[in-house]
Amino acid sequence: MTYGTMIEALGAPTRRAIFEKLAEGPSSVGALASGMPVSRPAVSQHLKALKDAGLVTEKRRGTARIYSVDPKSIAELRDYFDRFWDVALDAYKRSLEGGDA
Amino acid sequence: MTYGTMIEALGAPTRRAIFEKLAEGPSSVGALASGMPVSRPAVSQHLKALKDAGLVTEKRRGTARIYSVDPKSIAELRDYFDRFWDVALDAYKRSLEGGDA
DNA sequence: GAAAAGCGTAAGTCAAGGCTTACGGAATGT
DNA sequence: ACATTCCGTAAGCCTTGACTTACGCTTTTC
Repeated sequence: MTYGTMIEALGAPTRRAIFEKLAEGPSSVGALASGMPVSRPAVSQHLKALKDAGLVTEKRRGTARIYSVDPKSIAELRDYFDRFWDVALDAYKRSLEGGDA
Repeated sequence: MTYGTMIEALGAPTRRAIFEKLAEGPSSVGALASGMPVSRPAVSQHLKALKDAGLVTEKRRGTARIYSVDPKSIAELRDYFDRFWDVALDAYKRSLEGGDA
């Protein structure tokens, strides 16, 4: 059920933007913030949320903190929508065949 | 870029719950609401949001309105995370190979 | 050890939005 | 024509949360 937390985390546009930037490669907080219309603390708070949701990981290098997306989390989301696709498509077919009136 | 609207719509837990119920088969508003801890108007408002996001479709039968998930929308979300998976995994590999220090 | 770099956190503000109750409107039944 | 069913919308409340500024901590550098 952890995909729920992930989707909620990605529901906020700014946070999803940060996540998509991170997908292109690991980055420090300052580097991320410099390319965004919000302050660095805001980015820091979003990164905490993404980390709590299991979407990103953090490692330290000097005084900097390098964030990276966790590939496993993306796989989990992908699998979720894969299963969803199966269920919905099955229900869709049944509804066309007149499973209900 | 329409997947953004979809993810934002699914970011709200109650709305995602409605969407997941609908995935099991088409349903009327009242039937959906009777199985949920929120009022019928609340469900109605969420359905409007889901419809605006292109996640569900509506058809009328008598006085009732039957909502169904749109399979195409799920495919779009699935494809989004598929692409995401490719990009992120590639970046992940590069980061391991020492593309940066 | 003092300064600088790079962040996280606390506190406070403010708009967004999720929920409720009340109401009105279209479609069916009698 | 009237009542009923089933639903969308309006208005309002109130919490959530995204954002800012201010501050303090840790790590490196000189």
